[in-house]
Amino acid sequence: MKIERTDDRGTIDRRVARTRALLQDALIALIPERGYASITVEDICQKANIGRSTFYTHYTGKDELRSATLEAHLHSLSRRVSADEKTGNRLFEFSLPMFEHARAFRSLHHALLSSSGDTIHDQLRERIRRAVRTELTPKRIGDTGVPIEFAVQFISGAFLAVLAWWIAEQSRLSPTQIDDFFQKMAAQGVGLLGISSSDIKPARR
Amino acid sequence: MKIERTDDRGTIDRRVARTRALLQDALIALIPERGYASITVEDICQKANIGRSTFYTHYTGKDELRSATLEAHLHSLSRRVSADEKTGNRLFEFSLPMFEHARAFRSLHHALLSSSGDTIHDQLRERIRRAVRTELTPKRIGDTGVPIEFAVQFISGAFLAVLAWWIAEQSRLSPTQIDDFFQKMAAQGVGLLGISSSDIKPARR
DNA sequence: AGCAGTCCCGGACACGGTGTCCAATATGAT
DNA sequence: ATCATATTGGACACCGTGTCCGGGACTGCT
Repeated sequence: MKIERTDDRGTIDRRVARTRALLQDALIALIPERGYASITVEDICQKANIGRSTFYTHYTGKDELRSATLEAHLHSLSRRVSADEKTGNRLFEFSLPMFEHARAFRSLHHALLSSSGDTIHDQLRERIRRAVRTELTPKRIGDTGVPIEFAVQFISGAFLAVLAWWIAEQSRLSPTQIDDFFQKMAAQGVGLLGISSSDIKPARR
Repeated sequence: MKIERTDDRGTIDRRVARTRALLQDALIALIPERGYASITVEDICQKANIGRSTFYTHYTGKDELRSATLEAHLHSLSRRVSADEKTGNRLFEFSLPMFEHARAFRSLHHALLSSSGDTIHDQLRERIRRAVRTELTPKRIGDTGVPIEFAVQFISGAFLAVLAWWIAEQSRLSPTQIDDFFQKMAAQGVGLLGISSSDIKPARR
């Protein structure tokens, strides 16, 4: 099923690595230009100077290339996160490294987040959800009746939206600033903004 | 550009209305079965018992049909929201009507939210963002430095994620319950869950 | 340097979906 | 009943996909 193309010792042929890198770069470069949907395999190959038949020996199609690209960078990111000390005394530790990575690979994130194709968003979203869930689960829940999964969806949805916005808007704020805002708002909600709780009234009926 | 097909007095031919309704229903019915991406115009027409050439007299393609479907229901929803009293003393008034509508038209929302094609999510998201923005803008902002637009992205992202999750998960909770959770968490963040603020520490470095 | 194994190329092919056109027919509006 | 307009199905060219193959180029190993 999966194309690995490694030899007995797990090393990868230089040509293979070169080809894949070229294809991934070409896709990332193309997405901002024309939008993911309208890009064809032909386009990618032309940009990458790769034969179309070669493309299909590596990927089954456009979607798999996109997915593999995301996966590759997510992997390098997770190495980066676990390299940092996991203190465990701070909420949402994935946040800052993610923002930093997003800034470092801005064009990549911009390309992937803006083009919300069927699978790609789910792929990223599931990763984020997992991270949030593991951070939230061990915490004690009060008597509010809010299900854990609700909170997980709430926080991860907010995170992704903020990330996409920050990346799209030229990222004028620094990663630490964005992280700071996110942490505070995740912890305190709009109450943080100084909106008095008297604004919050029970719904009609 | 836009196909209107209304007569001088603005009335719509019954045949047109019938055809469009059939096509929209067919699409909604088809999405859960096979996923939006793999559906062809031919499929839709077959399900709707409509000639393929007729399809193209109404819509330029699959995407426009999907977009028009969303727009139509969003329109009926907004009529519903404005019918309710706009008290203005409650945050995020769009929330409850939206949850109620989502439950009433569950299959529709499920179909549209799950298949996050390129444009559809943006379309819905922009609507939500607008609603949040108008509610947040007039409020006073404290000295936290959090930009309004950040808060808008945060809240609308959280809302959409929660909505999609709730719809996908059989909607076991009632609209009022979900709305209640959303309102509380939007107002107070995870602090609501009884997570002590001592868990929130400044980031390393 | 030489060899074997692997990869890349490019051209060809069948296939399926798209979007457009038209003349014939059916159906709603008045 | 008559007219205007919608629908129909079939035909058409076009484009992107996915697959195959033989010739040539490159890599890794000795």
